[in-house]
Amino acid sequence: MTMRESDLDRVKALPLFSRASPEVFRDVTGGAFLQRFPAGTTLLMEGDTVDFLYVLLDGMVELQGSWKEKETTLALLRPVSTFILAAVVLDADALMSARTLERSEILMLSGEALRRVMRQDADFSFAVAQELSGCYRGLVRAVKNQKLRGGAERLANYLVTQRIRQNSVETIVLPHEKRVLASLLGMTPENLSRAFASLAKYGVVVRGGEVTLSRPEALERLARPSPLIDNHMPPRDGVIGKAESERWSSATGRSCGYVSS
Amino acid sequence: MTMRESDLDRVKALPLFSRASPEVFRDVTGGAFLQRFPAGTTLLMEGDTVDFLYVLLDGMVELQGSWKEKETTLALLRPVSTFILAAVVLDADALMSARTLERSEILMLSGEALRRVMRQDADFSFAVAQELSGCYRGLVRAVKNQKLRGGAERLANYLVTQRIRQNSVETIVLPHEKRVLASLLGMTPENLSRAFASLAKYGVVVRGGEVTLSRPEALERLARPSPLIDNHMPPRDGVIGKAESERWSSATGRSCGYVSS
DNA sequence: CGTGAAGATTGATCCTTGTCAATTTGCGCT
DNA sequence: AGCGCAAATTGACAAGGATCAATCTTCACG
Repeated sequence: MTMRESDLDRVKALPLFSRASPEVFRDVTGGAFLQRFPAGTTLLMEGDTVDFLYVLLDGMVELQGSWKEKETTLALLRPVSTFILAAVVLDADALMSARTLERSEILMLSGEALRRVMRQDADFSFAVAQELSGCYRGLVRAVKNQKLRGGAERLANYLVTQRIRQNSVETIVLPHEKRVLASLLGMTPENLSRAFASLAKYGVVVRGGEVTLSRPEALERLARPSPLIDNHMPPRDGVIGKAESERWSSATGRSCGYVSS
Repeated sequence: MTMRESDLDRVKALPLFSRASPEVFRDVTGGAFLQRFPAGTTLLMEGDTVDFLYVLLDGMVELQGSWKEKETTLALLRPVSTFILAAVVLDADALMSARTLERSEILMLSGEALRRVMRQDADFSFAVAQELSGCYRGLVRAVKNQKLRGGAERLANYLVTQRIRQNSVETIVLPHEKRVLASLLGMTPENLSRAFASLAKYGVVVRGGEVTLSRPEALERLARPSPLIDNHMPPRDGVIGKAESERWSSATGRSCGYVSS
């Protein structure tokens, strides 16, 4: 419930708030509260009305959709990310469920306060619009990925993306269970296993949660990544400074609903 | 190039502008120009930088994405709709191509002017954010539709939605070629044919572009539509008055990127 | 250190979807 | 009316993905 100073700093560093005036920031975070949840907690069910904008400060959350006893993962979030912003802006009910995959720290901002400040402050409203635009584009990528590529191709591109985000190391670490990854990629766990096996001839070796990509060129030739589908975001804390990274950040950066962690 | 008064009225009626002050509206539409395009014109290729916000006033346009000689339809738009709003807000390049399916009238608004006004007018910025939120939610629905349902189920739900939008008549008319519908639903034309055939036992009879739905209850039992996936927007011109329809409109209404016309 | 439960893998089989080829239908045009 | 082209349909086949069952691995916990 009580909030560390450093937590507020990290929220302030979000693209959403980084350009906000101190007053705006105070008004939006005023009635906010921080909560800790164990792994596997459902924060929100699809169809629920949404009263808060959520900000993931630590841990990991999964956004999922369901229909007829089937479930699918729409996005996996890690800190620092906001989620269900669109529902908050429209004061509408949620289209996806949210649950923690690990023990998580989540900041909850009053949706009503957020909308009030938006109507008063054009810069803040603009920042929200930019954030939403980034989320929208993330989903456009997701739809293209799903409709245009087959399972093995989606996995190959996932691996290529992860490699870049993990500083192009040879052995990457899968940031979540394979079952979750399968759901994110739109396939069954069984098929994910087989897809991994089929990538063996491109130098992909799986041992537990570690995946070694010898021959990344070969993998990339198969994956054929496209900047119009895959968001090869540069590694986080390297502070890829200045305006350039700002552009990245506001266009595609740390934020709500993204496919591939 | 020259613009009728009635055209401006229709633009003004968009959720994006309906609450805008006369000055804001003048500033945004100031340098705008109206253009007529024949059917099959590519307005924008994915990857192009986007300088204008497009407003479809008449005709029909298709938004599509491509990868490796494959193409897929992401949305079909009819008047009055805006498109590529997200790219304009971020001043980024387009993630989808846009082409006319029929002879179309399109209004082009300066993206630079739009961003400038957004930074000055909180209400307008808020309206843009609402619009983007609606677009975002449309795409969430699209992803769920694609990942959770099989081909025949997607078609069944498409038909159920169309029936409602066409005032629940018994015989609906498909608003576009079947090949385009197939691409929108994420299948091949051949499979669309077979999917139609498989729905025969639920009272679906196809003759050309007309589809008769005897036994809509049976079809609906199969389709199992969900408000969290399918946007059963009420018929347009009935003027489903006042605040109620405003809610609909701002939450889900006439706007950019939507699955199913 | 074993032991149990959950996750991961593998194989066999079935269903769905894509592909290719051959017609057939529909429709604009002269 | 009839010609011609594009779209739609149909069938045969192949590929991709789902499902079920059995086995193996991993890892937390007693």
